[in-house]
Amino acid sequence: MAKQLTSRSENYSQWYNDLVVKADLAENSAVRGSMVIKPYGYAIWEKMQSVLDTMFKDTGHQNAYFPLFIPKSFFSKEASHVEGFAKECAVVTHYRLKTNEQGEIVVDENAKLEEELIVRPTSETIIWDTYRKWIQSYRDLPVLINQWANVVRWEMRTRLFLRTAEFLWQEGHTAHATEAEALEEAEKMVGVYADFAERYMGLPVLQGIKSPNERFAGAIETYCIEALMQDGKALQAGTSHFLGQNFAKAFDVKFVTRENKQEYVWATSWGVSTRLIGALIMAHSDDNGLVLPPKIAPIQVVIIPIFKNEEQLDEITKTVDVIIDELKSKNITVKYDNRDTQKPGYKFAEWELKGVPVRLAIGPRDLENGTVEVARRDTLEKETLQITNIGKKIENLLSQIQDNIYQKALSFREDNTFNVDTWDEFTDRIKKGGFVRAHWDGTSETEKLIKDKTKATIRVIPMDGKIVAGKCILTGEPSKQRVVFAKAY
RNA sequence: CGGGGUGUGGCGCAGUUGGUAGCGUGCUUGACUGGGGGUCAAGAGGUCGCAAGUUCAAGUCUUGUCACUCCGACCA
Repeated sequence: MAKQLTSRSENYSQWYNDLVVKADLAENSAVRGSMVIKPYGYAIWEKMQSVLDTMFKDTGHQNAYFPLFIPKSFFSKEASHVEGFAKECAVVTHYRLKTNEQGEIVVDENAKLEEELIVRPTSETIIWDTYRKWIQSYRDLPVLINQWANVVRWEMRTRLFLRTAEFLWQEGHTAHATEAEALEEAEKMVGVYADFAERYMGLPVLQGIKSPNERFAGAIETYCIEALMQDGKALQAGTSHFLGQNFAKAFDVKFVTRENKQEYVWATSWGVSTRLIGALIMAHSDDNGLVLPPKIAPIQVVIIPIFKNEEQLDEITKTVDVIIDELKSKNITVKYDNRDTQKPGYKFAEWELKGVPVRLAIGPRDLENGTVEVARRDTLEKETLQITNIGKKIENLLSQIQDNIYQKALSFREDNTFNVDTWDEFTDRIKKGGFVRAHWDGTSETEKLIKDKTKATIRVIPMDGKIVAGKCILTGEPSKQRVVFAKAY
């Protein structure tokens, strides 16, 4: 029919775009590269936000807010940071418009800013400029702050959720007295991200560090979580940076130690963005639409009444009200879709497309039998259950679904992770997609060369597991351990 | 920045050698229908991206211009 999605096998990226639009998550806006996040898509983001926000607060962080605009001069203070972001900055040069002789609205040239303002692509600079005022003594440390914000990176090619010119994210910025403490913080937060991805999003991730080529502009070490999408490409889902004293030195943020010595402050920053929604879609969804893990789904259960007239609907609603109360008492979010403007078949398809984990259908037949039809989105299986004790049954089902979604993604990743030891094997494997674990001599030149030849990059250098030495697949030079290569989004 | 493509009802598209704009879907109303995207009927909705030009006549031809989009280099 008209609402049919493009299938994944037919055209994966078309499938993704169709899905985002048809599931009512987002659409392109009048502004190039910037999307409108629609209510249903935004509800998913709010769900993620609320879980993450709690996790941040549980690890001792507080929220604050810093300006959207950053004076241009701030950027030039940290050399590698400017270099990394200079090519994608939106710049504000004027502060006023006027009407010209032709009656057109134009920029008022007399309203030129003394110093241009950069629309933040990330907030390290403005935040560290502020931290200078906040930090004098070791007693002021650590500073553990997070901000929920929008940022702008003027990307050349954009895709809904995966890469947009403006996106929503959170950025944590912390200041510490010692290197060890900052390192611990950076590692802790990538752990929080991994935990969130796996336990809530049902998304298995590899955890580790980035190679120097892939490191954040201005960081000493970048920790990341990396996920595998259904088309065999990797997606960076979150990063946490150990910034050393780079920003403290650039912005002159010093503190006095217990021993009354002046020292530079140690820093971290970490973030995840609305890109996570892209990850969620590409990891779990199918040709029928979105598949949402219950813990992230804005609506966990949808109830669809089957009725011919208003009397019948009223009868059904009496039973449904009881079910709703029972579900709500177990903190299950439920939607009763009693619209009489759409037919049941339409609703089934619509909620399936939107990935609601569990659907209950209840009609006259069920009223007679004291039953309800229960359909799960992940497997598309249906069964008819007695209404008795339905809350408990649904609660169990939701947790089964959460688990199943994760296990499915995990076995997909395992089936698509390969150890290779020769160059031929490597190039062949990379073409087919998946995570390819191979030895690398540790040099940027080799990594660059591999990227030029195959488009694959080092996604992550794993931190866990056994470290076994070997020989670089390209140069044959000694390698300390296998690293994970893939083509990435 | 380099190379392609597209601008026509809300959305997706067609429109022949120039002759006064049509299809699908969506929308509105009504009836029948209602356990997997219903059927029938009647309607509403378009300065054909913008600006010049050629012509008796331009969605169609010419020139200019703007926007979007796809493929590469860059990227969470």
